[in-house]
Amino acid sequence: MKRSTTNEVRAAPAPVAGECVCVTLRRAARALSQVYDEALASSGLRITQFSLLRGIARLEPVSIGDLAQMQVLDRTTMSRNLAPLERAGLVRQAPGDDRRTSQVQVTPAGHAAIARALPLWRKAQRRIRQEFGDASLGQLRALNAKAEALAEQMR
Amino acid sequence: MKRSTTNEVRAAPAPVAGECVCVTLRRAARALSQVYDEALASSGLRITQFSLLRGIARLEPVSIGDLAQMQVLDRTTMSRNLAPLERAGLVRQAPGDDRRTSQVQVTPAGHAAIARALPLWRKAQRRIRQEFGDASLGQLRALNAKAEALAEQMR
DNA sequence: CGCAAATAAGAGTATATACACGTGTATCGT
DNA sequence: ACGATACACGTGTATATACTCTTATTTGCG
Repeated sequence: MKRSTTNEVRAAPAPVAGECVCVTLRRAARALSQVYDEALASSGLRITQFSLLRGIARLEPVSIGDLAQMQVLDRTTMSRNLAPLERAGLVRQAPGDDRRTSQVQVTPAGHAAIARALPLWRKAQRRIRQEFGDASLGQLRALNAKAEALAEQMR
Repeated sequence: MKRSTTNEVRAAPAPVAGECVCVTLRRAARALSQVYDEALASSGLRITQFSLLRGIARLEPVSIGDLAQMQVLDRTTMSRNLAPLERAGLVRQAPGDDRRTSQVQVTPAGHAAIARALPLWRKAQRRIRQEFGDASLGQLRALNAKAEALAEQMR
């Protein structure tokens, strides 16, 4: 509903053949993130935060490293991504038995936030699934798997 | 070749049915960006910078707003993305006739950087095209178009 | 002409992402 | 038991992204 800081937004450019696959993928991710963020706006969560919160709820108590694995994210990125959730009181960290680790848990407020956001997410997800279609989503999953496999080869 | 700050990286998790489309798309974008970044590493450019630099070369002299349009990026994001290129001496800004605008140009060093990076990009692009296949890439473009259309509806 | 509305951009703030480096803790081999 | 190694995490730095607010300019209207 807002967007683009005062200046007007015009129509998207015509698709250029031979475009960089990576750039197209990044653009799509940006656009779709805005759609989901907008859908979740009234919950106070972004799609990244919502999915992270849900992931924690599924595994809690869970270490930061394991969370990073779950999301295929760098460990340090996961640390940073936890910070806003923690500041908002939605998650909590406590030292684990292995005192190198930090066990992350969802607080009651965090569970409430999930409950508040879930129907909003479901609605957006339903809409996107219909809009894109199962074939397209299947291709997306396959593409994601291949991209992750290629990225992993480098590590 | 590096990656994940000391801690080990394990295998990717099993695909979960009913996964968030947006999260999958973001993951794929992260992974593929790493593949392209790695391919371009010796050029000193990241894929984002390379594609921006090429875009400027195609349109120069060009305003920041027009560049933002081209990449379907927020205007302020484009301003920030120009900063590293400018600091590296690859692009230059000069006031336009309309003195509200800033006309961006590629410097000789910038053109040299493009020339250096182009074969690396082509190689990565070829590889990805083969790996993913034309059908998958067609679906990706269609998905991108739909996502952008949905995002635009909100603006 | 003069001023209000529109436009282009910068600065401030915040999140998302990753790499290099450093620190504390566990483990394992001898 | 001890020391080398592996491991989990935090911090510093940098890029990518977007929103809000502010400023400088242009344009359009009366």
